[in-house]
Amino acid sequence: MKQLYTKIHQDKTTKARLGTVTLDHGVVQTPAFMPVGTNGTVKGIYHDNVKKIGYNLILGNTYHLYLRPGTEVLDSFGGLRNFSNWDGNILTDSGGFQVFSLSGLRKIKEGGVHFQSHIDGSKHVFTPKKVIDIQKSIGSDICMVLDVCTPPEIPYRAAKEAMNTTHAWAKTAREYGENLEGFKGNMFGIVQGNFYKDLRKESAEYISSLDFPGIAIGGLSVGEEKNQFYDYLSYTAEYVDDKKPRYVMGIGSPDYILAAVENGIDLFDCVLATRMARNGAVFTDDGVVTLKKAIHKFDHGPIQEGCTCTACQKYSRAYMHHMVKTGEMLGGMLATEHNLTYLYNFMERIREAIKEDRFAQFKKDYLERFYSK
RNA sequence: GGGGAGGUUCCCGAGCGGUCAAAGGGGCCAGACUGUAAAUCUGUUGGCUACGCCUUCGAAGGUUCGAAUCCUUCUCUCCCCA
Repeated sequence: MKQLYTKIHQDKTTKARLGTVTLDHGVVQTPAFMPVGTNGTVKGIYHDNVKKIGYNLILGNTYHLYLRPGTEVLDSFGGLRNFSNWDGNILTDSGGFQVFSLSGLRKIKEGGVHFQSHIDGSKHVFTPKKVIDIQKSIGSDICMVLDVCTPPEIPYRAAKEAMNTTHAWAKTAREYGENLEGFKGNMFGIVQGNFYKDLRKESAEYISSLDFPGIAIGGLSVGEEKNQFYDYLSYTAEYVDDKKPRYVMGIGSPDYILAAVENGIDLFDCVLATRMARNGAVFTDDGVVTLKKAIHKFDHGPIQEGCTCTACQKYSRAYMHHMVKTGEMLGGMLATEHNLTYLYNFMERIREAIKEDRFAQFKKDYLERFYSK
């Protein structure tokens, strides 16, 4: 098995680390944020522009792409990269998150998850092996193992059962992928364990023992309190193999990203930036700005001074306000480009800070300003 | 000039004697959004010395225990005919 992760520099005062993840379609500088493109498109922005910003690893989703357009279409195009005209790397989530988000439409059985399609109600079974097959059709560079993502405040027994199922499926998928002909994806295992420390530790150790090319921490940022997130993030990260790329699934606000980086996490993805953008909210160094507010009506300035995105280069806050208020598509598109540009630059600043051993100070200064208003 | 329809809280628009500060939609304002069933969702939207009171349904009078709802006059808008 080839080593995906190369460490370039270890921050002196925190666990933050600078490195690269080498994949078939380009090298990813880490820590890195990955935009989410569930349906084969990062919503509201051209793939070309995602690439132009600097991203070369984005997400797709197994559950959604399996339902539409389906593996036959993907196979006929030779994978999602051709189909969607994206030449960078793709990581696909397994459908494990849909176990959580579509909990009313599925049943977990021993062999896999029985989903009722949210589109037409038709029934589909996702097994750990089938999910790998689908991701093979998608042509993912990083494939996630099918897991059982659970919400906070479930009983210990339920949490343990979900974890055990996740573990069994991880083992099955690992062995299956190892022998699957023509399978080039790098498979990542996912740590679960809900909000129980002994389970988290057990899960991190078990998943690490399966020797996946990379390891993800799942089941966080599912509605728990901030402090609980921080607590379980740092606790879990302790037990995850540090020779591999480490990925915390589903986080994307600057404070969560900083916390993840501080704990030695290399990758994270999130819909927050793109979704907030479509809802008219944008990231700035001074916090989140809600563009629909009337205070921007006459504001000739850019969203963020110095930002290189189209919105900041060519338009005023007043115009963005107008786009959002009138519900014009362009508003969401420009805001999406802004948020993704902002996060990309944010990650560059983080990497720079790690390189110069001043990550802790950077985090402190950044958050102080971000939450000052 | 003759005939008809109508003026409702920021806008459109329901209500046609009490359960109406008045449905619904829009707008406005506020909040949420974290491995995307989300370019979505939620809340608020007359005033106050607030579990009660005051003002409000074109205007002024009137009927009634009680009116946005009924009657009279006035006024304005729209449509048709001359």
